[in-house]
Parts: sequence; structure tokens; C-alpha cells
Amino acid sequence: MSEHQQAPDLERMRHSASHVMAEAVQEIVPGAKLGIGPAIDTGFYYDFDLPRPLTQEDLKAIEERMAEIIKGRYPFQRTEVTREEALKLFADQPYKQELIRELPEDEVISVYKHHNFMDLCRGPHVEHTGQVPMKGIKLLNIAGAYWRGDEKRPMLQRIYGAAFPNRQELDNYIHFLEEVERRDHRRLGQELDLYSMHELGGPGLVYWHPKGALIRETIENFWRQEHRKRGYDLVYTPHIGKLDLWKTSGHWGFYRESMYAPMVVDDVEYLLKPMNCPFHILMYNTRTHSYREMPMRWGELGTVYRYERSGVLQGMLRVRGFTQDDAHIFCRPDQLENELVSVIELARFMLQTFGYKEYDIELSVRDPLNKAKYVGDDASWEMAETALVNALHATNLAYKRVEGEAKFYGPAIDIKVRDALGRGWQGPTIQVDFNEPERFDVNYVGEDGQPHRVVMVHRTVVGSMERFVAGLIEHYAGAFPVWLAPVQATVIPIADRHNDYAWEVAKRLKAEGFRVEVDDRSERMNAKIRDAQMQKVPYMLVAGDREAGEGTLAVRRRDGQNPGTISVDAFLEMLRGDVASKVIF
RNA sequence: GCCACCCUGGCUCAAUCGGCAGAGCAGACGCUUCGUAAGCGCCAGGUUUCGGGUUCAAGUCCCGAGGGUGGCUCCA
Repeated sequence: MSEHQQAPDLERMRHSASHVMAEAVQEIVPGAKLGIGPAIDTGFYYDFDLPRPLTQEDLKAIEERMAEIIKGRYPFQRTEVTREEALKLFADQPYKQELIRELPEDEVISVYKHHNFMDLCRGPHVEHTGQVPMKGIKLLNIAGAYWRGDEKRPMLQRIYGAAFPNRQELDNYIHFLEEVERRDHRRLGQELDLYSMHELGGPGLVYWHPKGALIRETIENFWRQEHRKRGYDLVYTPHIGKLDLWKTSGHWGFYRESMYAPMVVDDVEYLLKPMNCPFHILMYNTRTHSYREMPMRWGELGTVYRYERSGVLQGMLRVRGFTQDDAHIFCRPDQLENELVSVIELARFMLQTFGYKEYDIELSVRDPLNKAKYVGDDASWEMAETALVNALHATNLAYKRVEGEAKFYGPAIDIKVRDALGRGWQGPTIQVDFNEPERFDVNYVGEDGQPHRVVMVHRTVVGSMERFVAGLIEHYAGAFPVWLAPVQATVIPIADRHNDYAWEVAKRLKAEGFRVEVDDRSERMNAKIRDAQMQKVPYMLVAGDREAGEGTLAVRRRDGQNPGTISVDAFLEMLRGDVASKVIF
């Protein structure tokens, strides 16, 4: 599943498969104009400009035709051609013409031909179409894709195909896709009654149901506790601010497309906040600060609103209103590196607690070709980047430098976490900002009695509550560890005569602060177990004649590792241990 | 926003060619009192997302809007 490790011959086979598919498409939909068709992580795709939309049935026909082409064992033949020859060969292929014209002067231009299909292509390819294993190939879906990824250019139709060396590996991949679907936070969010969204309420706006809210509250409490431990103070700020504030901060100039239109209050324009930083700066500037106070760390679970284009919204992962676990650190330049290091350590601690064992670290810097998208001068950007690099070196972490990923006000360390399925998620982000302190004239008084410019660090460790919880739902497949589970145990009386005992036990557990339910419906025990199991409750506590008689519980754990029949006290001890250790099962 | 597809009780889905909107689950009620993943019966639940149109007749065909899904572009 990783692009870094794609074997050269696997990539070659996938690319050849895309050519085979392109031939099939050209036969089935006459007049197809070819875009590009590369190999990707799990297979390949090819983009076409077609006179009609493709349908699901087309995919079937294309697959069948591919099988025939593969059976033909047609050799792939490479030919080198001059630019003029190439233009002539692809006279009726406008997209290929564009590609040819843009090839550098000294580039060797090659075309690959198999059977009746020829494509402009650098190669390499397999020897003949028979080396493409049809049993390892499945066309998956049809999607729109802009020509060359540019939304101002025509939209082509893209066919994605999975391609693996054999049937077994393809099946594994299909199972992976099914597992992804099984864990989908939108499905589980509904089944487990965690959250909803409403057509009438507006897209991209999340309603946290009691169980989802409980998970969030638990995470937030943990977050507050860990931040206080590390010298953070917590603050609250408003949800709207005057337009002038956002002009001063630079958001109006550089972030406007993500902000909601101003609302007018008493003839003055206000904006819904897309970020918390300017508010924290206003608070900082309410008085002078001494170098002795530095660093000051202000955290806020701040709810922000950002306009996101309708097509990008996705469950709780991509929404229009969300709560960031934001914090801003105001510090002296000499403190910056230490602060960055401790933020990185905090971030790693949090990730580890939630069971994210692997992550990739990226250093996000400006797009050097498009500096107009960012505020501030080169010198500050370089200073900021150097500080981040030094912090990464100090923590001994490997990272990748990614151009064009910086925020508009400064470079960042972005941590991408890997979940239980190996998929990457946006995790913590740490940004150095020399610009807003400049714009808001943010100072401290130095040892020399003179004002000095503050350096600001913006950082989140979980990102946003919405995205983080969505990630956790999928990471845990809905089976939250005991400390987070909205219902930690369900007491299951076998018959109605055990209800009193069940409630008595539940009362004791609740008195200790645990989240316990009693299923006293007039149902069979089997049905109650099934329901609790499907709600992914960690512990089911069966209470029948024997248990009621001796003050015990028959404990069933949702993962099948059953502790057996134990006393209520012993179970209490077990729960306390699970919560304290935050154990994941 | 763009391309394609989708929208039928709370949920998951049926409804032949345009011809009386139906089932399972969930819910209410009743029976059952049961030992580790669904006990039985009965009842209720619908302006087929919304607004127009075509037709003797629209869940079904056409137009528009809203919402969603998969991508593209963009992001916590």
C-alpha cells in the first residue's frame, strides 16, 4: 500500500495495464481522447475525454475486452520518434499534442504500441500484454478529474483500476477496501449513535449526540489536564471579530476565500473566526510583558468556521465548523527551539496514548514559485524554517521537506499519523509565526528595558475534535478503549428476577464514576449480549441466580477474552486499571 | 465549485414496461423468564427529499433546487 516501495516490475505491469485498458476504452467508446494513464499505489488509472459519460456497465465491457487483449499476448513495441513525427502520430489527440509540445528540447520522445493501440509514453512496459495478470485486475470506479489537475481546464473521465500480481493479492486489497468501509466513521457514527448532520441544519455542521459528546468530553478533559501539567494556561475567546481585526492579521488578504461573508452589526462588519490566533494576540497585548514571563502558553479549544467547497465535505473529517485544540506560545527567540521540542514531545505523547504508533513527519515550507500567497519577508521565513529544522534534529526525528504546504503566515511541522489500517491522517501541526507578531506589534520588555519582538508558535496536537474523533472511530473500528467508551459496561440480568441485583451492581459502579447501563428489557440474555456486542460495549456483565446469590458477575469482554465470574469488587478494580492505563483492546 | 452517480417509514432495502407503495430491523403493546451474538405474536409508522412539468395515470419519464456518495481541485 506504500508508494515508496513499489517494485519496478509491479509498476511496469500496472502501467501496461493502463495501456491495455485505454485500448479497450477506445474500442468501446469511439472518439475517445486520451489524457494520461499512470501507475499508482494500488494499480493504475487513465483519463479520457469521451463523447458520453461512462457507466458501470461500461466498466464490465471494458474489463472483458481487456481480458481478450491480454490473451492475445501482443508485444509492447517501443519506437523513438522526432517531435514532428510524434505530433503527426497523435494528430487527433489534442491532449497528447499538448504534452508533446511541452517536452523539453533534448528529450527523447518515445511511443509504445501494442496490438492496435499506440501511446506517447516514456515506458518501460512489460514484454507483451500476456504479462498483465487479468486475475489481479479489477476496474473500480469512474471519477471526474481535471486535465492536468487544473480546475480551469476540461474535466476528463478517469477510470481507476486495482492491479496486483495475482488473484490473491487483489483479493487482499478488496478485503482492505471492505474493511475501510466497515470502519467508516459515517456508518459507525450512525450505528453507535455518536453524531449526525442535517440537511435542514446545513452541510458540514456536526451535531454531537450524547455518546459522541461523551467521547469528546473525555478527550478534552484529558487534553486540559495534560496541558496544565506542561505549563499551559487555558483561555476562551469570542466567535466573531471585527473585519478590521482580520485585515490587521492578514487573514482578510490571504485567507478570505475560506471565510464567511461579513455580517453587519451596528453598521460595522464582523467576521466569523476561521482561526483563534488574532484573539489570543489581542489578549496578550492588553498589558506589557516582561522577558521573565516568557514563554506564555495559551491554549483554547476554539471553535472556528471555515468555508469549504461543497464537494470536499466528508462526514466529520472535513466540515465547515470545528473545534481546534489550539494553543499559541509567545516566547523569546532564544526559547523557541526548546518550546518546539516540548510541543513535539507533547504531540508524540498524545498520539501514543490513543494508540497511534507510527507517524510520518513533514516539514511544510513555502512554494518557492508562488511567494505572493504568503505574508512576510524571506528572512523571517528562513528564520522560522531553521528553528523548526533545529527542533526536529534535537528530537532525532526523520522528516520529509514538502514545498507549498506551509500556512500563509509561516512554515510548519505537520505530523501524519498512521491508523490501524496503515492509512495516513493529518495529525498535530506546529507552526512558527514571525509575521503576526509584526503586524500586531507583539512585544515583551527585555533585560535591557527595551521592547523586543515576540516569536509566536501556533500548534494543535489533535487537530480538531471532529477530525480526531472521526479518525479514532476508524482506528478503533468503533470499539473505543474503556477510558473513552461512552458505555463502559452493560449489566445483563438473565431473567426479570435479577433486575434488582443488576441495578444494585450498576449503582455501585456508577457511584465510582463509571458509565454503566442495565439492559432490563424482557428479552433473552442472548439478545442482550448481541445488542451490547454490536454497540461495542467493552464489558458485558451477566447476572443470574448464581451471581446474585454470591455477589459476583459473569464478565464477558467484547473481544472474547473473558475474565470469567468475579466479585463486583474485583470487577471494579479491573475497570479502574483499564481507565488508569488507558489500555486498548 | 467541477464530473458522474444516488435520495422510498427511524435504519437497511423491495416495488416487472409508467398501472393499488411493500418487507426486515428498530419502536409501542402483549405473551415468554430464558446462562454468553437475534424467543413468539400483534399494532403503529409514507405528501416516495423539495418545487415545477409530461401523461388517463409518475416512486418510476423531463426540468430546476437541496442533500449525499466516489473522484478532481483545496484543507484541521
